[in-house]
Amino acid sequence: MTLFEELTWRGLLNQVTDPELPEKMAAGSMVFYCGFDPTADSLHIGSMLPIMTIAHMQRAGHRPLVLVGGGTGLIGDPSFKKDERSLLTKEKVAENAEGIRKQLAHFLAFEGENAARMINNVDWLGPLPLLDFLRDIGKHFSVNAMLARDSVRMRLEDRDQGISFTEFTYSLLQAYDFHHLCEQYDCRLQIGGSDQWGNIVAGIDLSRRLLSKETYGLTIPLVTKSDGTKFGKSESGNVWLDPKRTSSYKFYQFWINQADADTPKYLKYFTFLSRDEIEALERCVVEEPHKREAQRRLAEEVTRLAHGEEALQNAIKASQAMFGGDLRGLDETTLLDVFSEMPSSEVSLAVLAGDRLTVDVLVECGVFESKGEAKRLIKNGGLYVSGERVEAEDAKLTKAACLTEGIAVVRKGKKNYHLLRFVD
RNA sequence: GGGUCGGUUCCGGAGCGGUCAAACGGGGCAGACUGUAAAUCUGUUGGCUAACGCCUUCGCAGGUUCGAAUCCUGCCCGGCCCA
Repeated sequence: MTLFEELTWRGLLNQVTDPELPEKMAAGSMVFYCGFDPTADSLHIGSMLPIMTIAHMQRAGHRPLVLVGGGTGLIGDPSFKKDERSLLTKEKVAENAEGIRKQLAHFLAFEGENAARMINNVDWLGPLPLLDFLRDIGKHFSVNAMLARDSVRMRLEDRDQGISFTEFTYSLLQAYDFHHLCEQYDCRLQIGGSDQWGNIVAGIDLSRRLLSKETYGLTIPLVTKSDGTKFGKSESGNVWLDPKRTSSYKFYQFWINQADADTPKYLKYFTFLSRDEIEALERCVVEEPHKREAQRRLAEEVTRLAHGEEALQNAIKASQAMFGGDLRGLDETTLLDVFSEMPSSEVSLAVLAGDRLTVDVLVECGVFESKGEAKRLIKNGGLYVSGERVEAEDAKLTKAACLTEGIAVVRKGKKNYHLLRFVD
């Protein structure tokens, strides 16, 4: 399978600026680039699609330049955004760029024949003199054309928000990046999300004008969900790649919970499994959906890729303990291990004397916001302490609540756990 | 600057002197059913209380009234129209 057959089959192609790109890329190794915004010190799973695309290209023999937008990050990309971006400090952007650099190393080869290379556009945008920029670069852009773009029109039409000159300039900076990389590294291709089309095309135009070089662009589709809700959010918010922000357990759970209708698509997007393997898993979804083999495999592959084998094994172990079976069978070491990623609180041993309401104690240690909330959950039958459903709103907390000497596990609803450790 | 309409609980959006913690829809949470899925159905969705009830909420500040989200005054913010 050629690179483009592969990308097409996986659904990673949205738009290409030139139908001849596949031929050009088949002819030999090409340098290409993709940018990431340093808006946080971690990427979230939305960025995984570009990352996977880069990886496929690298495997096909092309050389990735991974650009961290340390310079453009100071400005903020207005494309299809509703609000004016709030500006980050230079220090924050530098810090975030470093975090992202580390994460990408999980997915891409930074050594070897077509090693990926990290670059930061603050290195060339930073020293750029304003007057030179306006004369040499700005002259090539038509404001009329820029105003016509869909990606900025939204902001122009919204009188509430409007768009500042700063953000309006963003597109020129990204175009300048492409031109710069083309000049410095002979970079011929830029890839990005479908929202980047306008910025990419601007860079292609600029490279042609200033360098008379032919360059290309390729965009990747937006990840959609079958029920129409936004991809990449879980109950607890964004799903990040950094295990410090989204634990391996939660990460694994996010993937294993995907709907049947979406899972085959995600296997293609987010794993390197072969076509045969994915098609076999696709059949599993149809023929024996209750086994959830495809979801399981998806969760395994992606967790291993993003967090590593050890983290994956822990996530699996924790998941089995929580959804598989009997918490009572576990010893204290295993319990603490399995629940290491769950929120936990320390409580005085004295509360187990039997004269305190379960509800009160749980509010005190932050499991619930208010007593009303806790009671509501009990009424609905959704509160469990160490595997036992709490039946009465006025239930008291006793030693029986403990799984082992000093540990109790509180479960809110189906999937939310909280560990209580009793200490003197 | 003038006119006019509006700012309500997470969001949208009713209410227009007491019966309003505030209709309805969405979202959230939970339960049932399942497969840790989807769809569906049910419950719940300001705080405290075992409960009667009490407290805080309807842009902000005052006022009228036994009583205001609802009326009046001023201020702030937004839509539309005119200059």
